[in-house]
Amino acid sequence: MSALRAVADQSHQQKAEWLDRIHKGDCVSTLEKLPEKSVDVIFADPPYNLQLNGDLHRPDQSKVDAVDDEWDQFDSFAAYDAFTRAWLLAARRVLKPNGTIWVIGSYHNIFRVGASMQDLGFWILNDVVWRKTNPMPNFRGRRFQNAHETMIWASRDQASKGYTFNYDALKAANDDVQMRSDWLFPICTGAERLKDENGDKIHPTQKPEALLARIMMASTKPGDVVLDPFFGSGTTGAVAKRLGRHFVGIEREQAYIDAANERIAAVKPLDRADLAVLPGKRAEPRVAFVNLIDNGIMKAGTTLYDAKKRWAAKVRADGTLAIGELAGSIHRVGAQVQGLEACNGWTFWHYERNGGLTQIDELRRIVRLGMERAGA
Amino acid sequence: MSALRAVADQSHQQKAEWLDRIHKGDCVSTLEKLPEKSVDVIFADPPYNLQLNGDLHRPDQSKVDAVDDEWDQFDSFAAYDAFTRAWLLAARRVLKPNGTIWVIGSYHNIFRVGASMQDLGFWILNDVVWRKTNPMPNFRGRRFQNAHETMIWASRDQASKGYTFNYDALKAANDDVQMRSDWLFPICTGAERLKDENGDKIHPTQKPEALLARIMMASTKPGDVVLDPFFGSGTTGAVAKRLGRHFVGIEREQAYIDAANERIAAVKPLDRADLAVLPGKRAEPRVAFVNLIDNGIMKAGTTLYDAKKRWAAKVRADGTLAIGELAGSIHRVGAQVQGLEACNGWTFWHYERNGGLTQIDELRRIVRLGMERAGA
DNA sequence: TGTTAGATTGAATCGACGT
DNA sequence: AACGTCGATTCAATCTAAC
Repeated sequence: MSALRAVADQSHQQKAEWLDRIHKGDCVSTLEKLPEKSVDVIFADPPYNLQLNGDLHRPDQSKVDAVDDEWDQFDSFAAYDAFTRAWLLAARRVLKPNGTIWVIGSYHNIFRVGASMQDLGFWILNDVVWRKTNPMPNFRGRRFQNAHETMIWASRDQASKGYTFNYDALKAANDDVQMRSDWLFPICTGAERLKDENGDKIHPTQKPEALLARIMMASTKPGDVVLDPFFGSGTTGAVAKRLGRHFVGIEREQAYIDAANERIAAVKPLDRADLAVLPGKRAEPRVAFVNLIDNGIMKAGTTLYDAKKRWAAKVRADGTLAIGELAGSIHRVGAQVQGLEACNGWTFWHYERNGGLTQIDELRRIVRLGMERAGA
Repeated sequence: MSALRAVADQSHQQKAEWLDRIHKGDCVSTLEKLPEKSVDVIFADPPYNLQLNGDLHRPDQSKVDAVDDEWDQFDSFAAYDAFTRAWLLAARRVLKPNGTIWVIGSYHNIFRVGASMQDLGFWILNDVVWRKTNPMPNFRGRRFQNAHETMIWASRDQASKGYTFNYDALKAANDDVQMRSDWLFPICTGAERLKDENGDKIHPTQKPEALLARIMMASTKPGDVVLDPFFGSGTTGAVAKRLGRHFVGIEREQAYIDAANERIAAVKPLDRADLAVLPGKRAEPRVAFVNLIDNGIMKAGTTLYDAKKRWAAKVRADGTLAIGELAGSIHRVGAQVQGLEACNGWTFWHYERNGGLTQIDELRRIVRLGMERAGA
């Protein structure tokens, strides 16, 4: 039976009462009340078990609004693992034999979740990285900016070969190359972010609709049932309704349920004809000076000059530029030698080639060509 | 002692015999022969073939059977976990208290490895994604193109705060924005890829040197010791030698050892000057405000202002600042008047000069210059 | 009404040092 | 070991207020 026939059939028959609504209650016990093997895809955004100590302040001394909610507190790794295995088992029961599950997390929890999924027999198909265009910075300068989250996509078990993967549609939407395992999306802000009457965010970790849309376009067909056992602000439901999929939400907190119901009621489903393809977003690849060294196009120890050879600076292995004691980025050093506040190092600095001088910006163009292929 | 002094010292004293060479043998038992707390950074690229071929061994050297039913699958996961815990524990013993460890893997093994690391007390600092510009395509069209691998960067334990992270150098190399957790590099191909006389690749998973260079530039200083317990084709050794770091390799197979030794012998180290790491402000010597008064650069009784002249405070002879009854350090008083918890008095307070206002931090720079000349 | 400078904010496991 | 003090630290986007 074709996907479109399935949609038509479903609309003519009695819809199950547990579909397209939010079930209030504990995740595990509510899952146990749902019929087994009834769900095509599960999207789960479980608590991350962040282990935060004191407060964190920005350089301007404002306080970071941390995720310190009661639902994210666990006594130990063992307690978190027990919680994880319980909801994964309950979720597995309601999943169709050819269904798949998506779980999103950060380095705080995703390794534990992934190991538990493997232990319970789920068969990992991909791990997919959500790269954030606008992540929160690292304020103390003690780590890399945490700029991504990880999603695990798995089938019910190794033998499940009949899962849905809309390979050709994804490829067509991705400029006719295969969809990769690293996706670029902004975090959820602006008009999409649910706010209360005071302008405060309703849910601390609302996911962007574009992320859920990509997931559903990849791994579901119109009319499929998508279950979200940690429904929160209801992104899964809103996107499912818009894309002509059924949703099932499970959520404990009434405030989230109310907000999600209101949100979903306002969603207008797309026409069936528009459900075919959803184009992906491309970003201008940003090239940093260090990428020239990474690619071997620029070597540590190379001397750079300004256009009139008034200054000479050496490239160091760490990707900085140095003139004697003066060292820093290509931009800082360019500004310093000229006594200016700012300087575009890409156009200011040159390297020797064929007896003449060439802007290093020329090398950036070469690297950018290579990065574009990767959809940087 | 500065990083450069440390390098110089090390080169003059007797180098330990276990440095800068490949130790042949099993990973765990060889690690147990190395001195404890002797290694600054570990880079580990452990095997992740759960049941694909036969080179996964239990800690007791018995072979894990290649199996595919569910029970044996769990059995092989358990064996892999035991193997993982064994080498992680042995690695932890040789790691300095402020050392860090990098482990790279794919979705087949990285979740198990990450969970084991947390269980053993390693404290995850970041997970870092290596995005491949040129990943292998997915041939069956049943999954997303697997276009990345995951690295876990962790300190020895939660209390280890003194680990090396060259934040300022990375930021300067990255066009003056902080380095993110997603890195873009090509896979190892072309001239860099080791081949045998038949043109076949010598090692199946040779890592690109640019990846290791980024890791070492981020988390080591010149002269540090970098250990690789799964040395393989020796990328870690080649990059360490080029970047003025010591390496320790452990490898079982003689063919890999031979190839790696030949490879490393051909590496030419960079000049020491090109290896300097851009220091941050934290590396600058501390200056107490009272030193300005001691040096006569600042006189008791001087009035200081914030940038907008909203507050005026008087310098007292003991190096404190006072506004009426309110008195304390330049930092405390700056924080108090703004109603904040903290404040950097050096950048907050200004003095009058030539009719305008100048940060007192300018005077600190003068004092530091004097300290440098005195060889302090 | 349009433009621009300034303020706000996002899943955060975010010191060092001397007493 | 616990505690107090010094003082270092942010990117992209949206929202608001001033001009």
